[in-house]
Amino acid sequence: MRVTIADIAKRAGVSVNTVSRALSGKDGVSEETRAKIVKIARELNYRPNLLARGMRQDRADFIGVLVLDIGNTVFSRMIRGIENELVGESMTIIIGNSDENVAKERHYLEMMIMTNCRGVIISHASTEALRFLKKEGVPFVVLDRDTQGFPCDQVYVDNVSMGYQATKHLVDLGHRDIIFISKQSEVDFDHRKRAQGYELACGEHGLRQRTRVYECVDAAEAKLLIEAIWQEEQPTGLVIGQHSLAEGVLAGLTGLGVRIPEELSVVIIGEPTWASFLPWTFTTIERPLERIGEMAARLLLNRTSNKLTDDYQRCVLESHLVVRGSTGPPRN
Amino acid sequence: MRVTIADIAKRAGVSVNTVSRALSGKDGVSEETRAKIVKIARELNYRPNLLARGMRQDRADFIGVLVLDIGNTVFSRMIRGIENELVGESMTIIIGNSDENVAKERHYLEMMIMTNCRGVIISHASTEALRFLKKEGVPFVVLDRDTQGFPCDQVYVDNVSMGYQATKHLVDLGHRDIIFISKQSEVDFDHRKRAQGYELACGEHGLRQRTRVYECVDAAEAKLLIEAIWQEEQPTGLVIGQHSLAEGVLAGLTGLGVRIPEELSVVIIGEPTWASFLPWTFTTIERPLERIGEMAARLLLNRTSNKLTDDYQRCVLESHLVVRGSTGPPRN
DNA sequence: ATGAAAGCGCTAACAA
DNA sequence: TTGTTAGCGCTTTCAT
Repeated sequence: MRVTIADIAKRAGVSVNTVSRALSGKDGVSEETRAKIVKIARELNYRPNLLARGMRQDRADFIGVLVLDIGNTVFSRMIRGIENELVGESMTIIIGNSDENVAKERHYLEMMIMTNCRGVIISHASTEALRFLKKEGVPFVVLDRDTQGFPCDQVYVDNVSMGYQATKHLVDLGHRDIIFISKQSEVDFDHRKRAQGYELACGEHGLRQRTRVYECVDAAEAKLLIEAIWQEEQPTGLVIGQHSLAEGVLAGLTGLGVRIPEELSVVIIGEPTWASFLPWTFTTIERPLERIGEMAARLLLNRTSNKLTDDYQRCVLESHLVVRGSTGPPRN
Repeated sequence: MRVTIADIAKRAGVSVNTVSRALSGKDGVSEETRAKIVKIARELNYRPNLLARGMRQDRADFIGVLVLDIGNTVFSRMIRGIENELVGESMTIIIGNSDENVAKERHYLEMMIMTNCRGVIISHASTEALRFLKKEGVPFVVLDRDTQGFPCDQVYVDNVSMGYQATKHLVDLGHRDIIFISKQSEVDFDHRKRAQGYELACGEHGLRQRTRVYECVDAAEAKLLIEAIWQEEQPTGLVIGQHSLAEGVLAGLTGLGVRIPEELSVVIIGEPTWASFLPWTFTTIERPLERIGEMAARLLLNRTSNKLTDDYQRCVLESHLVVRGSTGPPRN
């Protein structure tokens, strides 16, 4: 059997109460008894039972983290940030993976509630999840997503700015004919915002009539799309709104024999790991992923400690332009 | 306050015991009372308190997962596999990130023990961690690592085979002058094994005197290394033992203007996400990462349910060769 | 400064 | 089949 405070109490000749107070750093214990107790605890290799403590206090030092796809670098880097912030607080992270599946998402939320966790950091698959958390009174922070009016704590990156920065970079290089390839999605407004940023930059530079946003659902469709587009028109600049689409677009461009950046400058919004070092490197707009995770953890800790109610915290981080080899002046 | 079985008992006019039995599917409850209780539980939106249950049963449905770097795709994909296997078992995953830091590793192990978790799946930073787990009597499975004689459950990929397959592929293409760039590490025997596989393949084909293994610690050093090597000699084939080194090696080769695969065929051992679709694609030897995670979870469940003691389970998975554009016949 | 005792929600042993 | 009761390990009143 594991060592309990009762064992320590017996050995020290004091009550369990005293042991509890001594070990949890409360006062009301003389320094000498505390020292004695701490010493014995160490000797016996005592480890507190987090379940017992959590039950008694009606809340455990657990934080739930629920993401759309744990296998995706974007999320795992954010989780890294969360972990980095929480490790010092002795919080235990409970992980959930929704796979963008509403039923799985709900399953994990139930689990997290059942463990009496302090709060949840979530990249939600459905707004229903957020409503549920609010209804259940679980503190939560939304990760990397502007909830579009749903009032809650949230950390995200300014998507309009991402689209804007990408486009502005091309404009500054002299491009006047720039298209945007966007991911189609009903639930996710982020892509729309990136496209808005693109339109904004175009508008500011008198390119309104040369503004085209194309939509597709995945990389495979993106490949067909760029092939079709190139048939019709040959812009000098291209902004890809989502790095997961990039692979299809690039495959298409390669097939067409389009040279980058000589014939076409390309900016990718997102963080493809391969962008940085390949012979053919890409200019990107990147999010500070670890930072997003850290901030989300911080906001959650704020909320759980301060018991705030309606004054939601919103943290908007900036993306940054990383210029590499896929952009240059327009052809001729 | 949350709904407890006492609330349900009162409402149903039965004892807490009956409620407990009814809800946990034990027999000794008539079907009609069970139905009534289940109905009430649902109405009241009852959720069992996992902490209370865990404490009473002296073990909770938690599984600890401790990896070297949660932000790394390799680990997050394995975690994805673990999650996939455990979600059906209603296990809760507690995540830990050691950053290859022994102190952090120990910290998380302590945490996991304190939550009475069922067992741990670990990619360890130190053998000390394994000794600790064994000493504490915590069931565990080592993830993606041959523990080199340390007796425990483990899932890993045959590293010798990885090196062998990579080299054999080049030999089959006609290469007779192949070098190997390896990652230097005292704790990790995997790299050494990959190099052994390389040597084995060379030996089998009479290339023993043309066998050279170069070592470096990271990508930056790898870049310098390949530059120095190319100064001295120009092999026709190159095996990169670790995909994280590839970025440096490729940067170096690009700088030197070496054409791939015309002048040099390259095989990368590992799973760089960018390998598959870029204009310049790479032949790789890949591990079934999700599968590794799934198997590890499965082994752990086996162990925790069967209470085996010394007959350790070892699961060796096969890597596979993915031929892409970076390999071809040797020059001239 | 310290101790006694209650109780968090649940399960399991024992009774009825 | 169902109820009573003890107790998991801890924290927290309330006494002393």
